[in-house]
Amino acid sequence: MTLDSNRTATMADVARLAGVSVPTVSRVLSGAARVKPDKEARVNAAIAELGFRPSAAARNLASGRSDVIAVIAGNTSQYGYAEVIRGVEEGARSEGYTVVIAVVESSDDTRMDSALATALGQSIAGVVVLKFDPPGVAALRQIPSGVPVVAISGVREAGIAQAVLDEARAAEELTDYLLALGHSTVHHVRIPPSRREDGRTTGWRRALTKAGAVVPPTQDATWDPSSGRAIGRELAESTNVTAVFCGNDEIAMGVIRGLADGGLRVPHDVSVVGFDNHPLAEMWSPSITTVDQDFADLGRRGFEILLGVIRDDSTPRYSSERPRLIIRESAAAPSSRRRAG
Amino acid sequence: MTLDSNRTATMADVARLAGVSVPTVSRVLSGAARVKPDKEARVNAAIAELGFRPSAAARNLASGRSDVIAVIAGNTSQYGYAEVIRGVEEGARSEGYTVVIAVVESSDDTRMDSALATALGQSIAGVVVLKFDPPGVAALRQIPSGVPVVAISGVREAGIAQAVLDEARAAEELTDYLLALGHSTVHHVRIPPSRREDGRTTGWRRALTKAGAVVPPTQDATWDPSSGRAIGRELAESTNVTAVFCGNDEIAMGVIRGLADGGLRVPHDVSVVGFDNHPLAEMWSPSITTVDQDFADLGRRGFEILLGVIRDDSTPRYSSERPRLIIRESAAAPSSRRRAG
DNA sequence: GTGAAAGCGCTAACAC
DNA sequence: GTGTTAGCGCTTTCAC
Repeated sequence: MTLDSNRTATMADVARLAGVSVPTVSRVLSGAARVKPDKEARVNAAIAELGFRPSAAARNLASGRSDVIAVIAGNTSQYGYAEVIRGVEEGARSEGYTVVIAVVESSDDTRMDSALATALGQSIAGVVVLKFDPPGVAALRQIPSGVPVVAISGVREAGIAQAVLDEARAAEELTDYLLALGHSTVHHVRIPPSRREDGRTTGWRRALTKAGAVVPPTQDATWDPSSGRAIGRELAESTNVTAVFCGNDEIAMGVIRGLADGGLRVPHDVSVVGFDNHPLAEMWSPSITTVDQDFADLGRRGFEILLGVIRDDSTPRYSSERPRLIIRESAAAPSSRRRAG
Repeated sequence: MTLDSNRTATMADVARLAGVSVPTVSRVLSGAARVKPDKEARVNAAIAELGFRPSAAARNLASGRSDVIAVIAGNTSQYGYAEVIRGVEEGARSEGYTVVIAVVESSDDTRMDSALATALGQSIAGVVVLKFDPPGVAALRQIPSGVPVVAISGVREAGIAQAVLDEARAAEELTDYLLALGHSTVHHVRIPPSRREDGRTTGWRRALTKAGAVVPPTQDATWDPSSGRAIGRELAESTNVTAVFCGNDEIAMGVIRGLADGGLRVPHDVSVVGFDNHPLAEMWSPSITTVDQDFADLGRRGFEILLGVIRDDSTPRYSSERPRLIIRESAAAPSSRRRAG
């Protein structure tokens, strides 16, 4: 027996039906103060009968608080991004927060991306920025001060709360491994962004420099694995390539396919390694040597940190995890074939 | 020269600085009514100076409208889901809407999922439900009536606005193709959900029945490709399997790997086909015969339809697209080896 | 065109 | 414990 069944019930309707005042209903809902059991029961009954759901807008406006957090990302469907977002969402959900996603495209520091602006208008409790690419970096700069924010990325940076995966360290280890196998140097296929150097590239360069190996020019792939295939074909032409470190596993798969197109076998003729430990990396033939990145956990840690910032408690504002090397079949000692080529 | 730099500027601050009334500022922002050019300029200047951003909460409360749409999904990081979400987000963004994501886990029809409840509390303009699995189906049933909603799925259903990809039709075509190659029947590895029959399974069964072929029992995989690998190993044991239709490409990759573990080559010994045209399907060796599903476009169409429902205009409330067959290397005519097995 | 006044649905003091 | 009184920051009549 709802009243005006077209309108959704308000707290005043509930109060009337339960024979109490509006604040009492609010108290029952929030648990902020104790309410006599019988009233509480009547209120709950009224809520159920009317199908009442509180208006988040009104709540935010009155309290100044919000249970929405925004995730700002330059990308949502790539494996790593999707997993990070999933981790943030899981953390948020378990604490009763809702997640809004804003996909930013512009790398322009001076003009705020419209998606960002819209999302930021939503009375938000805090922001998680996926700072893996230029749009993410630009977005981070544009978050108004005063808004709780945490950055998630692969490289540490001062002055901001963040959860990171130490990609440089892992990339260095991976390159070291290839060098230890006997390769005289390692080629590198980068994933976007191409603007600044990412942790993966930095670690690769560091390992080569440390070993006194030549640092070959890098190649840039897009997110599309077929760009890796094209690069693989090119790589197959040059006779001095014996080991290739790809910015992620999907590109590695493309590169391996491109190498195969050029008649080269992995790891017999060329070793290829990836990054991320994509679920398919193990299914590939040959299975791909890579580095395991727990992206979902990264997202979860990012949310925890954000929660600390929001609550202003003493939770640490920084969390770093080192990805671990996963040795599989796609890398081996160099064969003589290539050196003879 | 902001006032209280700790507080974010309100419309009243802007009005004061510009020497106009609050409603005038509102008019400038919304364009709802014409404002004298000089006042408009002063208002815009004040907005810029104060860095004013309107409060969405207050706007919603006062107007009853909202520029947030909710996407309800049982999953966010699987390729297909992630792409659909990306499509919805793109459509939403281009129309100035923000997207909130609610991940539902429960398949219980009687109790509303808490994530759903939180998201629905957000004064939402409409809801897009990804109805590909039991949690999605359950969520759809729990959306309060009166809320604009569109379902996105692989199977048509009456009485609701929806965007679909005709998966049954495509699966039938794919199975027909395998049969035409000379296979006496086709085995099927299903993706979740296992509860009800999905379009892919329906189409497969239809094709077999139509051809008078035996309908072998199905096997159930999880979203993890390694579950496909385990099934592939089992399949390698039985000598009467010559063709396998997998619920998606990732499972197909796992199955191919499992078959290889069992010493069987694809397509020489067994033909394997997938579904979705995952970006890696083409990179795989052998490249995978599959069906192309334009998920991002599906998401975009879903949003368009939702927009029509929200605006209550005459946009069609249903949109269907048929995925198209992509013939590659992983399926071929059966060899004598297996039949002799 | 523009301002004054009212009110969206809630929470936050404050009395009692 | 519980009700009363004020707003939160906007949009919306409605006069002028």
